[in-house]
Amino acid sequence: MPELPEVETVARGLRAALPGRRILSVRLGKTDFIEDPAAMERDLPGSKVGSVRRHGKFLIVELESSNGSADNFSLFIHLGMTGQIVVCPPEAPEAPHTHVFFALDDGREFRYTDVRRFGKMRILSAESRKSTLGKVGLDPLEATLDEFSALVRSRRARIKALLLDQHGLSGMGNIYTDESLWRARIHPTRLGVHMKDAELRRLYRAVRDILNQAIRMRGSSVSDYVDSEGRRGSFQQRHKVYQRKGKKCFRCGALIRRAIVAGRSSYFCPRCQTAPRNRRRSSR
DNA sequence: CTTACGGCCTGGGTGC
DNA sequence: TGCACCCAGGCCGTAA
Repeated sequence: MPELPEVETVARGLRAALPGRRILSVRLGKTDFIEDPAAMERDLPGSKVGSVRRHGKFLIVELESSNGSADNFSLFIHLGMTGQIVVCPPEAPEAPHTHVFFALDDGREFRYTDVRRFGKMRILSAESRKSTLGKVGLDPLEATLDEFSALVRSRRARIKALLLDQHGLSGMGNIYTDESLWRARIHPTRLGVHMKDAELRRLYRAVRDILNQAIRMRGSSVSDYVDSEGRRGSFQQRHKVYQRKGKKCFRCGALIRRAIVAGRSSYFCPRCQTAPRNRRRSSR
């Protein structure tokens, strides 16, 4: 499942392959995950790739249109759960569920594959790009401690839900949320408003450390994630809690538990990450 | 207003 | 060999 580190790894791969390339033609398979397929077919051919950026879990391919440079636009890509991008020779075998092909002017092909099609693709003009990015949360690697703290403490929701909410922080998914909370020794059901300064500092550090280390290891390949060069990540070897139910906590030896928090299966150590006091209200 | 929760989309993996 | 079920991220509707 691509989260921030996986998307960053893909972005780095694309930065080595796309900038300066011109898109010659576009071929689409299933299009139900594309906001406006006709716009893709109309606007992309002839355009030239400027830069490739990442914001949270979004990949942003900046494009210069073929007719004059005045109307630049971008291609927003969200990989969803199973989205994969490769840049390969056109004769490379076509992976099943590949639905987007761009022929590039260096003879290679950009391909988007997505088994579940939970991903999203949309063309955005320069203006709508700004308003769209305005709705996306802070990138956790760009947020300062003060911004992070303000965000967490501004809401009563559980810390797990806060970290997962893409409107607040953009880029954290289930794996890195659980790993960060374990490292910071904070229970997933703690309320944001109740977090102490020291805890917020620990969590902020933990989030950054985990994400940066995962990026260095090219992400986590828990199911079939591969980057744009087809390589698997290796951070899954460093997971301390994710999918380790019943195994020993690396810190204290207690058995890792799994519970549903914020609608997601959540892994934590019941000893290191102490649960908040029962905050069951009223029910008599 | 806020937060919680269930359902929906899809299809591979799992377990009976 | 079949097949019901689970699960994932984002989003939306509804309830409290």
